[in-house]
Amino acid sequence: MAGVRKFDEDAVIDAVMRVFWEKGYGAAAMADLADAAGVQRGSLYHAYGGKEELLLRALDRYAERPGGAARAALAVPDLRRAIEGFLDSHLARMAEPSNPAGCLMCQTALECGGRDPAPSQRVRRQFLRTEAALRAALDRGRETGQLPETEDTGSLARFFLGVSRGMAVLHRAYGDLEAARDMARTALEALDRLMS
Amino acid sequence: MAGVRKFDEDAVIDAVMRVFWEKGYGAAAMADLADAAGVQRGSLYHAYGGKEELLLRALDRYAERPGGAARAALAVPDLRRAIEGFLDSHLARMAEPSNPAGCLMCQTALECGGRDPAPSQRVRRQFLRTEAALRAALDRGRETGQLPETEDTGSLARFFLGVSRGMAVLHRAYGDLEAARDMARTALEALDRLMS
DNA sequence: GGAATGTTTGACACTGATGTCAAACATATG
DNA sequence: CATATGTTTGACATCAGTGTCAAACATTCC
Repeated sequence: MAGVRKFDEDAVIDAVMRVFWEKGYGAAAMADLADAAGVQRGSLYHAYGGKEELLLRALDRYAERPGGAARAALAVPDLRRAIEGFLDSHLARMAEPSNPAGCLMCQTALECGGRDPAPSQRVRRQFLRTEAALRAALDRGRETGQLPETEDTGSLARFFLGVSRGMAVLHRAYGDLEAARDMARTALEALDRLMS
Repeated sequence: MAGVRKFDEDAVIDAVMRVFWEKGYGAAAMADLADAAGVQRGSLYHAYGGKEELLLRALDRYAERPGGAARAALAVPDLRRAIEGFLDSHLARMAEPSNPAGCLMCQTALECGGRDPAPSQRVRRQFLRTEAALRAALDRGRETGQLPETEDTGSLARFFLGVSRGMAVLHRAYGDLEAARDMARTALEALDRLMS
């Protein structure tokens, strides 16, 4: 292999992800992405083909790096702690000052709506993955007697997924964490009442 | 007054609102707005000045017409019915096939993030207004003994606001109402446990 | 060292959107 | 009817963003 790529692909995708996260898909120009990545615009086209492919990679990356923490938290055996960790990981991401406000997945979900099929599908897949992780945790909790047999873990999983999404909206809309924190706390109290 | 406006301002703002709702602020071109409104592009500039002003009017309109139903539901004295009506009014809006998916306020909140101050502020104000209506209903419920004295109605109000926002995200992301319905149902069950 | 391979670079053409304007137009009022 | 007032219309200049390309370049392998 001669003519080897100069830039660090990981760093490029990371920078690109942050720009999409900050400005949104449409408002992020290729020039912005290239600037943030410290790379020539043409190089991005050459290496990735275009903006959509970059978004897809950014989404995958987002699902790994901030997203992985949320799924990891759900692996804890204690159900109450698992859900708390899940919500806290979202709060922690939002509290990190170097991160843009909100959530790349939510923003992409709303912006690309039904229009751009590929990003929409990627986001949907990711939501379903989180839903499944939540449900697995809830199922485990039900099996171990932490949750009554009668509870519908599918509904509950969607509920907590939705709560995390609502938190992201409130964070971006209000610019602070107050409301998101309140929301997480209230949702956890609801879980407590459900478990006891 | 001579040289009187030919078009129905109400119908224009309504059409414009739907385009913003469907495509988002950035992706909606003035040509799209003019087409949908059945008006010349120049007329829109002449009458409203530009795209941002049109968005602000669309947001105000949205706050009135789909938004009014939610606030009206909260006026019901029975707390459980009030919250149920609130969430149902969101579900009804999403179920209406002639409406775009999701929620214009949420989409604008995320897209305009911290960048465009005027639309952001308008959305924030509207969120606060809904929060206040929720809180008023909860306070009334607490005064009439439907809710324990110990409950923090401010947190609960933010919680239900966030739930309605999460529902909108799930609706737009999944393209159907299943998850949003589950979320509403679960949130109501949580309220039931809180009230009893 | 020299060829081969793939990357970087800057320039280019093109498209789509914005915002402005003067002229044409319609209507209410005197 | 004439005038004043404000609206509609289509054309225009301008700008920003996209995507492409050929030439220059760097590196590996023979």
